[in-house]
Amino acid sequence: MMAMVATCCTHRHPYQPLHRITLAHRLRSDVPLHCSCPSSVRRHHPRHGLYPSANPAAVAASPSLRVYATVPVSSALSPAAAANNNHIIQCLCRQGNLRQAMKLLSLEANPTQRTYEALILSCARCRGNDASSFADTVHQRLVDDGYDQDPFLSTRLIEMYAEFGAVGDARQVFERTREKTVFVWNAMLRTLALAGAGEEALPLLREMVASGVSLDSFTYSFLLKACICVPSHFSLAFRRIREIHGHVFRYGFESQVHVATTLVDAYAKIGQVLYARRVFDWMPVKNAVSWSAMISCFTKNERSFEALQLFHKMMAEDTDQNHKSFPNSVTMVSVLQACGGLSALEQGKMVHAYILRRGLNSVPSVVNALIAMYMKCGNMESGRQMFDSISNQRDVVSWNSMISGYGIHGLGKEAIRVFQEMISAGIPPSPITFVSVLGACSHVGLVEDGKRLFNSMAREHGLVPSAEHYACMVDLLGRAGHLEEAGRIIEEMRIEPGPTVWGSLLGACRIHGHVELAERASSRLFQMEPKNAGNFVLLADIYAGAKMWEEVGRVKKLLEAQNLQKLPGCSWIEMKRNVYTFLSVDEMNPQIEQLHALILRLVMEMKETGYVPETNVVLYDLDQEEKERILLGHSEKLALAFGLINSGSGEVIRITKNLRLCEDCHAVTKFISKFAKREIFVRDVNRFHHFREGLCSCGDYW
DNA sequence: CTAGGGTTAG
Repeated sequence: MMAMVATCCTHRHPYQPLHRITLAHRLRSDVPLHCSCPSSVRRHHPRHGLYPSANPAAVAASPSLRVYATVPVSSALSPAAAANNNHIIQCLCRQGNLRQAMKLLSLEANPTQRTYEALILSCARCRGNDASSFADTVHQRLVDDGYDQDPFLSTRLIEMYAEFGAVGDARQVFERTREKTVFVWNAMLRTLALAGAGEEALPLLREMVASGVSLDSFTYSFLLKACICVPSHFSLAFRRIREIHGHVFRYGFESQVHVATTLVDAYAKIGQVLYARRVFDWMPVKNAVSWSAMISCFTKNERSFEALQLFHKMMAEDTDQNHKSFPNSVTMVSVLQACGGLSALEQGKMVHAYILRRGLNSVPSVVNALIAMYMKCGNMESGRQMFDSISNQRDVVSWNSMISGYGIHGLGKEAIRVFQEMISAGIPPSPITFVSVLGACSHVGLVEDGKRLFNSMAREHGLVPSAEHYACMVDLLGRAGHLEEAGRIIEEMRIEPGPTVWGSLLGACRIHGHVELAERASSRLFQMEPKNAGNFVLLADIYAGAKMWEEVGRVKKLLEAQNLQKLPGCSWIEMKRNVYTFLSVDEMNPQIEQLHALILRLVMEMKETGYVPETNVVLYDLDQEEKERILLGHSEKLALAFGLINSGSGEVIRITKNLRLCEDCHAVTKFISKFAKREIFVRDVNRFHHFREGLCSCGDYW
């Protein structure tokens, strides 16, 4: 017997009952819209109802809604058809034919609540310039017809204005609605969260409580969203989230999956990993979304290792009783990010295999994440292969991933070529495209190309350069030694140079040992980011390079006075499908003596060929021997020694580091690549270093 | 009638 599959009579795909379609589905143009077949078909064609899709003849013979919807407006106006006008307007709206629907509305005497709902939804979905004028017309007409006190339609209107980002209009509707149901309140809160007006959410909540409406789980979700949409004040957001968390707990909403997941995400977004973890661990019921939220919390907070650990735990839970915890495409995107973050190619390949097994390999976001993962793991061939395999469905993210991927490998010309190919393919570049391509130029000193691309932003692509783009230019020029020109760019900027811009300049000063300019840049940076230890360390680094030890001490006192800590150096290496972590000066490591011995032996050999340790990168005013000892403890050297000991002689070694690779480690790794005949990939925060036969792919320019 | 996680850069 053929399976009975209910299909939509208009579109002939399996339908979703109307009440299951969320607003998000309705508003997203890429999601096929399902017409409300069960209700409308039953109502208007009682004899037909649902039919099995297995019978094509029946499908073809059956009247479809499209027949109604394409009735020309003039004939729809005949008295016989007039009764159907409401239905026709609704159909036109569902088909996105708002213009026709509006025409009919002007002639229809009695639009119903359902008709207004359809019109509002259609306006919200419409992306054209007409949308807001249509919206105003609908709104006005609705008021004239006395529907403005209908809380259901008020909710819809508020949601529509939220979609336009028109908080004021939403607020007006909200204020004028006398009977404020919990839906009305929630819609208003959601609007504030969406518009980034989180500040107004708490006062609104107080009003809501005062009005006597009882809060529901949706209220808490929107409230939490509102708290994290004000990015500048993490500590304030933290206090607020904890306060809301307290309420959630007190009123027993913590056990609700949606609320708890939003809490996890809220803590994640402000960097409070421990709090997120605590909520997650206490969740009585977890599903794929909660797991994904926690995994992405780890990746987003530079704790990819824990993200992978959690993913493995998630798969272990993936049993018959727990089928709701199946990893899905969103999970995979975060997991792939984690693999990329650690340059864990073997892990990445395993995840890729899992993706194929689960049939998630055709989801665009997953493919894009795969491209980025392979590029970040140093496997450009596989990245390119993935990119080529979607030649018909590349979006701006796919292109950006390739461009930045080539960039971090130091293949600037290749990155520019891909960029041009993208333009020829008619894909409009995004601001991120330019950050990527300018970054690619910067890595290899393609100054002229970079300037040309920067100028083309506004001229050819209608994009206004942001502070990030200026920072790219300052980096490009500064690195290449054009410090004065970099400084001029900052002076001539039309927008306020943010910390990224000054940071780039400071970085350039470090490379070229420009103390005076560094002092200027850092004083601006200290004002803007008083708590960013990295800036202080960079300045101290520059002083150390100039052997100005008193100044080094002064900067370090500044750090200590504020109780700020230098971000500890940390390296990862993947060996036999395991990821190992090394910290700088890693006394706890069980193999530490063996590792030190190996490094020491290699360094001795190197000294015979003329190597001199780069002790200037050590920020302590110690004697030479002590400095050299500190250099030996750098995390990347430990990881490298571990890799040499624990792998076969021909194997490629891949290491990732959380900071910039230091000069000494760079020199040592070059030597080892030749001496031990090893190919060694090291990815630092900025880019790849591919060591082979005593040379590095960066050409010592990094 | 409403809700939760994700893709590129720095």
